[in-house]
Amino acid sequence: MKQHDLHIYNSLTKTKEKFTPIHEGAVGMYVCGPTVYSNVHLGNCRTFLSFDLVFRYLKHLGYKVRYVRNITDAGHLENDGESGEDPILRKARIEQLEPMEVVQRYTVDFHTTMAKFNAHPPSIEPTATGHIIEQIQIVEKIIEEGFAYETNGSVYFDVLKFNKTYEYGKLSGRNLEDMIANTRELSAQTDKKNPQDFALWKKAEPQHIMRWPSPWSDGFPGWHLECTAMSTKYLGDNFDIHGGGMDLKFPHHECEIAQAEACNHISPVNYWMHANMLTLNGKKMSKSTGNFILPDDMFTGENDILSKPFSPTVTKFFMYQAHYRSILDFSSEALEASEKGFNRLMDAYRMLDNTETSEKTSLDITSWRKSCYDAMNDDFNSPILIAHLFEAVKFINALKEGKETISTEDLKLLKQTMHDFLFDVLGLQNVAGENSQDGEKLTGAVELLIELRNQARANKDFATSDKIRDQLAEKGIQLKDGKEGTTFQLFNNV
RNA sequence: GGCAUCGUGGCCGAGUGGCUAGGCUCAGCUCUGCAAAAGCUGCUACAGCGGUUCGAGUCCGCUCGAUGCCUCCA
Repeated sequence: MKQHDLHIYNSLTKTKEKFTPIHEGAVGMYVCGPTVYSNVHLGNCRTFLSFDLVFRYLKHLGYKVRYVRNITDAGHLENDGESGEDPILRKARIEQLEPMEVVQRYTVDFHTTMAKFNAHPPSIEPTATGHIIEQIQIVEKIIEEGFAYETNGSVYFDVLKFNKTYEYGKLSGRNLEDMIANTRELSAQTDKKNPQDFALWKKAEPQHIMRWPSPWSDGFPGWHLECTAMSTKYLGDNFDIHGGGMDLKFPHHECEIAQAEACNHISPVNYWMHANMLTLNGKKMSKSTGNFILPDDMFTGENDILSKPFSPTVTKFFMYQAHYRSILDFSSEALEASEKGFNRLMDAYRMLDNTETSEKTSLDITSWRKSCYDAMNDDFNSPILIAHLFEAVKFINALKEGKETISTEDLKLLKQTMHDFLFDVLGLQNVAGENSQDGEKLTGAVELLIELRNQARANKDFATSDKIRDQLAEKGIQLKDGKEGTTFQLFNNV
C-alpha cells in the first residue's frame, strides 16, 4: 500500500472526505451500468471512463478493489405508473428480435467500445435477469419490515411510511413535503397509495414478454431493485463506494438507499460519487432526444459534428482534462486542442529514452512527483494531474536543448512516474503502433524515402525533395525535420 | 413551480481568501533551401450589483443567464 491521503467528494454529505475503506487495504465499489437497448453513446462512456479512472487509481495505490458494474438487461417502463413501454421490448418489437437478442447485441457493443477506450473490465458484471431470485427476496424482506404493500399483483415501496423512521431524499436534497406539494400528475395513479411510492415488483401485462413468476404475480422487478440486490450480494450490506451518472441521483439512487435501509437498517454506501454530464450543443447527450454522438462515428469521422476523426485515447484524454464532477461540453475545437496537447505529451515521453544524463538534476523530481499524487488524491483531479505532466514536458524539452540537467537516478524516477500516470492511472495508449509487422515494413519504406529526399536536398534538387515530402503528406505521412535528422508521423485516422 | 449545480482571458478548462494553473489559438523569435514539425517568449480573466474582510474569482445576499433532476436516461 502506497502512502496516500486520498479525499473523495461524497455526494451524500456534499463535502470532500478522507477516504477510509471499511476493510483496510480493500475497496468495494459499485457503479450503475448501462441499459442495453441501444448503442452506448459518448455521454454514457464518460461516466464509465470517470469510474475507470477511480478504479485504476485505487489499484495503483495498492488497494485490492472489487469493482461491480451491472448490466441492466430487464428494461424498466418509461414511467412508474400504469402506462409506458419497456425500451428493450420496444426495440425487440421494432427489430423483430427476441428481447435477449437485443440485450446480447448491445452488451457486446458496450464491451467492445469500452475495450477501445482501454477501460478495465469490472471484477464482476452481474445482470438484472440473472438476479431475479435475489430481487424477489428483497421485496419479501421489505414487505416483512412493513415498508411495502401489494396492490393487484404489483408491489410498491411505501415512501411516506419509510420517511417516518428514515429520511427519504437525503441524497438529492429533497424533502417529501415539498415533493407532495409539487406533485404534477398527468394520469390517475390507481395502484399506488401515493405518487411518491415506487414499484418493487410489477405485474406483467399479457403482451409483456420478459416475465418471471413471483409470490405476487407473473411480472418483473422494479427498476431500482436490481442495484440493491446485486450491490449488497457482492459487496455486503454496507460498502465503500457507489458511483453513477448525475442523472441517476434522483430517483434511482435515492430509492436504492431507501430499499437497502428498509431491509438492512443501515445506510448502504459510505461514499456516493456522481459523474457529471457530457453535453453537446450545451445540452445533455441523451438517447431519447437524439442529441448524442456514438463512439464509432467519432473514431471513423462519419458524423456531422466533428471536422475530423478522433481516436479513443484522444477522446479519453479530452474527457480527463475536465474534472469528473464538472459538466463538459463536447466540440470539434475542444477535441482538436486536446489532440495537439496529447501528441506533445506523448512525444516528450518517447524522448525520455534518449535523454542524456548529468551529475545533477535541475528540477526537484521527487516534489514534482508528489504534486502529481496530490492532484489525484484531491478527489481524482485529473486536469491538475495533466497540468503537472505538461510541466514535465516543458522540462524534458529543455533537457533536449541542454538548458536543464538530470541525473541517471532522477531520469529513471521521472520516466517511471510518467509511465505510471500516463498508462496505468489515466490508461492512455501510445498510438504509434511500431510493433506490428506492417508497421516495420512501413517504417523501412518511409526511411528509404527520407534517405532519397535528403540526398536530393544535399544536391539542391528541391523539386524532387519537395515532391517526396508533399506526396507522402497526401498519403497521411508527415515528415518532421529535426536537428538530429528526419522522423515521420502518421496522421491519425486519415 | 420545486430541488440542485454552475457562470473564469479568443476557445476549452483547473483553482483550499493573499503568490503565474494547464492545454489550444494568436503574435514574435529560434531552427530550416522554402515550408511543416519542434522549441522558446509574450497575451492576467474571473456574469452584474451590494456586503463581510487588512485583503475575494474563492465567503454572504440580491439580480441576470445557463444546465441537470422532478418520466426512461451515464
